[in-house]
Amino acid sequence: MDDQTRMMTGLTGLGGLAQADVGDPDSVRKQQSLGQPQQDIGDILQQIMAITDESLDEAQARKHALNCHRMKPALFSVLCEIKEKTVLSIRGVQEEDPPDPQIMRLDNMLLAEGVSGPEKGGGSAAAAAAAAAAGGSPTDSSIEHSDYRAKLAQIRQIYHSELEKYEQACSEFTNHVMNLLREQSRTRPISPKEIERMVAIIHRKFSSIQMQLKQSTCEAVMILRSRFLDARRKRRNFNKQATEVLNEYFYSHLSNPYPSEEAKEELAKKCGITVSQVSNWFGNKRIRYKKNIGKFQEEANLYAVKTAVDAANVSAQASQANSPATPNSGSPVSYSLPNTGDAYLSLRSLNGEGLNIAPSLQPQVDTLHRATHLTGGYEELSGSGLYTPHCLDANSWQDTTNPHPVTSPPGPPGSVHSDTSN
DNA sequence: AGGGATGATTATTG
DNA sequence: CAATAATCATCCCT
Repeated sequence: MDDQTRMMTGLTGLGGLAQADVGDPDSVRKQQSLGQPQQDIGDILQQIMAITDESLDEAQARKHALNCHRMKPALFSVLCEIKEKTVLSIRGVQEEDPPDPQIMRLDNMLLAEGVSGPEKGGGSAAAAAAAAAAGGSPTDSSIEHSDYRAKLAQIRQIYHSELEKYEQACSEFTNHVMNLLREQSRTRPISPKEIERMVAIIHRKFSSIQMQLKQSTCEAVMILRSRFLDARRKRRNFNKQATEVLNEYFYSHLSNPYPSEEAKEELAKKCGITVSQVSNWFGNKRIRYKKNIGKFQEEANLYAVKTAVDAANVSAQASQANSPATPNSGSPVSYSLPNTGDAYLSLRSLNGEGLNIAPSLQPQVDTLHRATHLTGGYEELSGSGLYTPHCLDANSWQDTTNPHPVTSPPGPPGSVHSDTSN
């Protein structure tokens, strides 16, 4: 307020400033209602303010007129003086905000995904890393990879062209504003610092637009990733031979279908899948078998017959070779269990029975039992709720409290141990 | 097209 | 950390 009155009084010497080039009919009216000197100053300021409302040509003409006015330097110096004070007070308000953590996160992600990084290597490296993270084997997905990379490159291209557009627009706009300010600095005092601040404001605005771009790019990449790199989405069934091998192992180890790490590795090798896929398979198989044993009986019988024959052959060969510890020498279906991992589990499962079987013979035992059940009146009782040895097997895997409420009869669960009782 | 089969993931548990 | 149970997403047969 002080400044304003000081300005007004300071400018009282500028009387007659207005009348030179203002043919405004308003000025006549105002002249009557206001004091003379104040009216003149008010008028000239009003003219300056009104420039924005005028057409371009009018405004240019007016600006030129004002610039050439004889009292202009005086007005300018007063404005400078006022500015000096206000700028000082404003300076503290504007503080440099630290780099936005949000935008840093987005930047990091885009870099990691290969969208904003160096051209080629980044993209494929990110894709490979993503595939590795997804747990898939890196060799089997080259087709998906190329597809993924193509889409990623598309996103990348859009991102870069948009970014460039924004940058160009930003610099254009900045230039424009700077020119404007420079132009205006002839009429009013504008310090370089002010220009700087204005530029910073513009950049902030544009960087917020950029952040939106980055955000949506990140979202697009995430969608792309989930679309292409979620293993569930490109699930392939295992081939028949692999399923066969796995099922044979499963049903011949039905009393304890938990392959050791070594066994898993061997199965994986034999099936051309990864160890974790073997683990998945056994996990799924166990749970699904246990959930609906009836449904799997046919399959169980099938594999029982199949492996029983093999087992018999193997046993015969083994006894022929006088070496029971190596039963799998000539068998087309071999479950070589070279060390004690599975043996321990097998024995553990047999502990209650006091049966003492050579660990490596456990598969054959299981299989033969299966075959025995098959021939010994294994009716088609799918879902009939009849008591089967499979149930017991399932129950004995883990002491679950309520394994399968639908098919399980109310009878005592531990009363029959047919898997080892004959 | 629809539904069961199936491989993979996620949450939970011991 | 491995196993289970539930669930998802896709395959594949009818």
